[in-house]
Amino acid sequence: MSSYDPSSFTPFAVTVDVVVLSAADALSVLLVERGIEPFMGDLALPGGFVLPSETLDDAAVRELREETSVVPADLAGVHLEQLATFGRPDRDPRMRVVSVAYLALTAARPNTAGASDAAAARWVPVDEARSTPLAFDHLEILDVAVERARAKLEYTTLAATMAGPEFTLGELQHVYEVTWGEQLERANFRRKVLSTPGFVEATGHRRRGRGGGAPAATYRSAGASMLVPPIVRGGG
Amino acid sequence: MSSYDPSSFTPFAVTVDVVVLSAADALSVLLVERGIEPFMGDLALPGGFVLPSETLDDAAVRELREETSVVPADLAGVHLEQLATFGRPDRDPRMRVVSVAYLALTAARPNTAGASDAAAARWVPVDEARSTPLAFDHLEILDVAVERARAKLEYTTLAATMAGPEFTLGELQHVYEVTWGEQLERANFRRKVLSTPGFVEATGHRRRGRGGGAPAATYRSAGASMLVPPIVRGGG
DNA sequence: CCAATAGTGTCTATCAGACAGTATCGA
DNA sequence: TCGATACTGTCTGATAGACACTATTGG
Repeated sequence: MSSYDPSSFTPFAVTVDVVVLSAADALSVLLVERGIEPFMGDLALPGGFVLPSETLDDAAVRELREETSVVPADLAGVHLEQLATFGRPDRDPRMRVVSVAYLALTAARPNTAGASDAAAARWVPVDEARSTPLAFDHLEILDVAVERARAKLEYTTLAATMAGPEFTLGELQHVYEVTWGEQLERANFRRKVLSTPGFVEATGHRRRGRGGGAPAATYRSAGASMLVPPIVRGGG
Repeated sequence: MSSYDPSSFTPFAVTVDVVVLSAADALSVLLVERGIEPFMGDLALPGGFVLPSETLDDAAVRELREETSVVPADLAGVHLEQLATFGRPDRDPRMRVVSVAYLALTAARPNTAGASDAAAARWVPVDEARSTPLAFDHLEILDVAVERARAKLEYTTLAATMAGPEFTLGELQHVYEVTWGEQLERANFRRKVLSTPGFVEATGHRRRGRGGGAPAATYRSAGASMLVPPIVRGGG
């Protein structure tokens, strides 16, 4: 039984990389431009080394704060969860690096260019990001993140998080449509959302939604985090 | 932008731990007894250090082979997937260890005591394992694994993997009931399974199932891996 | 015969998809 | 008035839950 034999310890570098997704006009990911080799000049996921005394979750939060002025420092309105771990021996040409990837979902926010010492993080539509060179295996990480996000919208209320603190049902539907790349029946979507206890609650306000038309009632997240039964893709 | 600055590299140990689950009379997990400190004598998940030149998946497969004579060497009929990564700074008292946990699902197999140099891995009912001291944070890993397995039975055909190469519908239902801890309606279960394309296909044979009664037709896995629509827990 | 499982059929409530129709806004 | 969105209502097909009933084995 060789397990946990201290003499066989092999040193690794451990990093966290965060895939921050939001749904504006298009599903978008927050990327930074690498300033050093390897992959200097390429776009990359925000991330960095885990410090000796912090948890993996703490490292993800810290990297988001340091590299991302788009996300608020207290992470209010941001969902963060561990995604998967990537550790191919050759994924970093310099050394053996294992990266714990995180998925963050947040409401769309404007790009804040040149924010202090934070890297110039900016939103890039996922379709565009997938056709540009990304550093390391970040394309693979992005793909896993997008699929996880798509799946999670089905059975959780995270779409409300991505729609912001106050949203119309049209905006909430838009989050689903942009994330799934698929149109939904408006009337059925309304019925489903409004009949699911704890998904949304009315604010009592009205406001213009997306484009011209009548003002729509606004809603906010209610307490629930899971959707039973789920809202299904592929529509049937 | 501090990310990926080689000078800030902090060495970690990286391990894999594998949660092997099977559904016999009870949902059970494969555990080994630790032979060294810390936690010597306690039960632990099979696992060990990732070697310098292997992938994380390869490490998980290797540890299963080395430590587990219960699982066949070629992993035929075994489903293996990455589960989550655990990295609390104090999870190993000796050093900073990040563990990539894997989930394996397989058909129930008899314990093979004292198998060569392999550790004495043995099946322990999950309920029992959760009330015994497990090494490190392996109880937390086990809980995450069980919840993942329960969820996966809903929307994948992995129950067929856990039922073995040839099974009756009663045995397949038993896999669900033991994993979920919940009774299912037999007639509805049959209808659902048989009407899902690609889930199971008849072998043409008959055999006694669980306990006395008429011989039942046996089935094997068909091609599908996803169940749409899923078989839902909570029943109703 | 009895216990236990295998297998079939049916009724019904629920619900998602489809779609029609009205209401309300800005231009 | 027109375009666009907001909102309501209805029909229907699919399906899951509940349950009754018969069939086949071992003891």
